[in-house]
This record gives sequence, structure tokens and C-alpha cells, in this order.
Amino acid sequence: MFNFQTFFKNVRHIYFSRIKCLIFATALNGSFSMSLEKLRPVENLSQVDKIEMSLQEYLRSENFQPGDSLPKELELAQAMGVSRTAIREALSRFRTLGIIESRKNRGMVIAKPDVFNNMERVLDPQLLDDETMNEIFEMRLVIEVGLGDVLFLRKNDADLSKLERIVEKEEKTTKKIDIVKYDIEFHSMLYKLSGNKTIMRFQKMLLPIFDHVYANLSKDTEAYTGNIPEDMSPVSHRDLLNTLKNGNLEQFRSQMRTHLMVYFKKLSTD
Amino acid sequence: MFNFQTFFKNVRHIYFSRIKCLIFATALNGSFSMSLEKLRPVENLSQVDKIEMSLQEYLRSENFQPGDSLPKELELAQAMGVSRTAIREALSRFRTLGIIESRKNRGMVIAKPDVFNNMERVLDPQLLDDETMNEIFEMRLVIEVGLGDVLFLRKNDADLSKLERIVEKEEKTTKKIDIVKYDIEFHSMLYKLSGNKTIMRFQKMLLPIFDHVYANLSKDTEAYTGNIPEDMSPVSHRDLLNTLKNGNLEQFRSQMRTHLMVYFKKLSTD
DNA sequence: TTTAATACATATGTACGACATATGTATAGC
DNA sequence: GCTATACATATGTCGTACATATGTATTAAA
Repeated sequence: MFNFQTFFKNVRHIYFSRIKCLIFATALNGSFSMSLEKLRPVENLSQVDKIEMSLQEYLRSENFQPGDSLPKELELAQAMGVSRTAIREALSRFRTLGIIESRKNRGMVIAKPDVFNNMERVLDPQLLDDETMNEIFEMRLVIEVGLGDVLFLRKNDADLSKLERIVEKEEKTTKKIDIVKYDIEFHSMLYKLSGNKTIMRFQKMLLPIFDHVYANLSKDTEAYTGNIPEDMSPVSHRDLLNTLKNGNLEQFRSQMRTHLMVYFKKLSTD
Repeated sequence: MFNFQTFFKNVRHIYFSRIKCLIFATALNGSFSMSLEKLRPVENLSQVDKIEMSLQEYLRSENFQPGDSLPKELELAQAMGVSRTAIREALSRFRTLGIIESRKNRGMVIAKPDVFNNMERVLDPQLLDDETMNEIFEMRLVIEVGLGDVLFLRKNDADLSKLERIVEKEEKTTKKIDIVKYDIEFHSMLYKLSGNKTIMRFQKMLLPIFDHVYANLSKDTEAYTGNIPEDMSPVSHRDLLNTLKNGNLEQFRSQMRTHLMVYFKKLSTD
């Protein structure tokens, strides 16, 4: 096959020189970073990237639906004129994202993707920086305040008694570890009672993060909250439950805000 | 290498018989599906699955941070006693999820993952069923109602004037397509003004879905909403803006709820 | 001495061929 | 008609070779 490297190796330094020239010229007016942003996605694509895009376009144009089966790997490879290796890597991405599923000798089928399936692997507290962690906690507040709208639409006696049982258990214990446990249980139950499986999945996905933060509370008291909220929040789970039972939506939103606001000392003093 | 298939091919029918026997026995008391649920994840792991888990465990135990570089592919392969192909597929998953980045001759480094980066590829309206779409719209309502809490904390005159300009443009036009455009602009701006990049990313990710729904409004009037909200919602963007300017948080939440509630005819009659 | 051009080493990316494994299908035996 | 076998086939895994891009050392030139 034709060897580009051998052919162009003499040209490389010229290429570099021109790039440097470009950097120098654009650095003067400070527009380089902007133009670079626009340049990058044009030609920085690997072969697999192109294959992935091509495949996605193919799936869309042929109107593939969940359950439909894809052509064989070899057919795809031959049709696109690339090796099976490259095709497999592109398909591997789809598999990772849950867009397709594959089984031996059954071929590959379009899957019904679980929206938040992949994110659990990404949301490793170890990899997230403090700013993102704070934002996620803030997003939690936003969602749980808004959750009231759905809860007041769908609440029923069975649901309320489930919450009641958790709150009772919580009130009986004094161990910190149990308080944390029931705290998580209470809020998880709220998501469950929303009846919205997508929202519920979202919360389940975030649980490891909260676990991580709770676990580190004793070690680093400056992080995200100075204390376990139950110790100091002016609104308890019992208050929230009573409002769900006998109060109205507006009260619930305000109380939930206050209940979670202890996580944001800095925020509340802005 | 030892050939398992050749060795066990005579045993296969016996295996099948025993499975059938098990199915028969457990079908009587209906416990089969439960025990199967617990059985499946134990041994249905492919080699690459195991490698992925092992790698993840390795990254966690060694406390890898964003920016740290990983061992070479060959070293990993030799250390785990598998081929480079398998290692590469496991690494490809991490790359797909944005956990690592790789460049030629520079090796691979732990990346700072963008929490919602991968989801855009999954959130193809073509692949999502109606129930999930409805749930996503409901989640949007929940978030935007709760968004008020952050907006009232961080709002300033510059932000409000940005909204003002969008609303003015919206009020001047009569074309449906422009109304949709400014509708998206207005709500996008709210997310932006929240100052929470994670929440903003989440909204950006959902945009294609809203586009898709808006685009299909004329075709299928029964889907998700009977009309473009601006045509009939009792709360306009102007009302929301005025409340942001001069009203209070409680009013904003209620108005946002009403503003978005037109998407849920069925819901509101529950 | 500094700078630019070249050569080399190396890690990932791509390709090809081979076999393993699991599953669907057809065939033979009762 | 049912069961057990043999076969075909698509994905999964492996090993090797080479392409490509990038870092590093060396050399040439100013």
C-alpha cells in the first residue's frame, strides 16, 4: 500500500513552520483559540469516527427501530470498504452506549436504550471535580423542589404510608449511620413515588455520589455541607411528610428548598 | 489449545435436558423468573466485561485522577494475560464514555468526563418510546419549576435584559416557526442564567428531543401537546419575565408550572 | 550558541487471517 | 412426534504485521 509517511516526511518541517506562522499571526489579535475551536472537528476524525457517523446516518435514514437487526459485521465492513476490526470498534461504541445488543450467531439488534445506563460508569466521584459535584447537588435541589408538582398529582394513601414507615424508623434511631441510611431511603422513595421512571433512574444514577459525600462528611467538614442535614435542617422529613399529607404544593416546594438548602452554605449567603 | 466444544459436544443434550427439567420444576411454583434474575449476571460476562471490571477496579484502587496516564496497551494485556484486542475493546468503552482519552504515542490519560457527553447519541427520538418521551417532558417541567430557586439567587440586570430581548423579538413575529425558535431560545436562556453548567448541559442534551416533538406537532396533534404552548398557555414568557423582575419565587414556580402544563393534557385531568 | 531539519523510537490505530464459542437449523434415529 | 446429533454461521478472541502520529535525540546551518 502507498506509504504516506515516507512520501511526506520531507514536507513535515514545512508543515510545522506554517502552523507556527499561523499561531504567531493569530496570537496577535487573540482569535486563534476561537478559530481552532471551529477547525478541530473538521479533520481530526479517525477512521472509526467516520465509520461511526456513517453508521449512525445509515441507521437514521433506514429508520431502524428497537428490535430490528443489523447487517452482519462482514457485510458492513465490505460495504464500507474497511476492515472488520474498525467496524467492530464503531459497533463497540454503540454497544457501550446501549444502542445495540449483540449475541453470538444471532447478529446484532437495535436495543431500546436506557437513557441513563452509561452514566453510572462516568459518574465516579473520584473523577469529578468539586465544581461539578456542587452543581450536581444543586441540580438535586432543583429537581426535588420541582418533584412536588408530580408528587401532589399522584400521591395516594399507600405511598404516604410507605414514607410514614421510613420516617418512623428514622425517628427511633440515634445512630448517625442509620440516619444517613434513612435519609437516602426517604428521598429515594420520593423519586419512586413520582411514578416517573426516567426521573427515578436519574436519581439512582446519582446515588453513588451522595454516598461518597456522606461517607466523607466526617473527614472533611467543609465539603458541600457542614453536617448531616437531619442534625440541623429547620425542616425535617416529618415536616415534609405532613405537608404531603395535609398541606399544599407551594408549602412543599418551600419546605423542600429549606430542607436541602443546608447543603449550600455559600449559596445561601450570596 | 484445548477445545471445549469438541469435548463437551456430547454432553450438550444432557445439559439441555437438565435446563428443561429445571424450567418445568420451577414453573410449578413460579419462582423461576426470580431465580433467573439472580443467576444471569453471575456467568453471562464476556471476557471483555471482566477486563472492564478489572480495569475499573484497578483505576479506583490506584486512585487515578484526571490527567494521570495509563500503562501501555501491551503492558496491560500482558499483565492480565489477554490479547491486546480484548484490552483495546475494554479501553474503547472507557473512551466512548469519555473516561479516558488516547493519542498516538502519547498513551492514554484519564479524562475529566463530561457527565452528559455520551447521552446525546443515545437520546435519539427515533429510538425512544412514547412513555419515555413523556417522562422526559415531565422531567423538564420538574427541573424548570425548580430552576426558579437558582434563578432568583443569581439573577441580575444583564441577564434580565437578555431575556427581555428574546421576548421582544418573540412578540413581534407571527410566524409559527419563529415562535418555536424563540420559545426554545427563551427556555435555553433560563438554563444558561442558572449559572449551573451541569444543568445547562442536561438541557442541551435534551434539545434534539424537543426539536423532534416540535417538528412533529403539525403532523400528529395528539403527541405530547395539542398545540404550540405559546398559542394557548395562560402564562406567557412575558409573564415569566415580569415575575423574575418584580415578583417572587413562589409566583415564578407556579407560573412556570402553568406555562409548561399545556404539554400534559392527560396529566392535568388525572 | 541557538535554531531548524532530519532520523529514530514508540504507542496507538488499522488491517488481515485464524480459531473459539454459542446459537440456529437441518437431519437421522427412536 | 420427540430427541439427539451434525452442521452452518455470526460474533468473540487471538496473534501478527504494518500505518500513522508524536516525542526525542542527533545533526546541520545561521
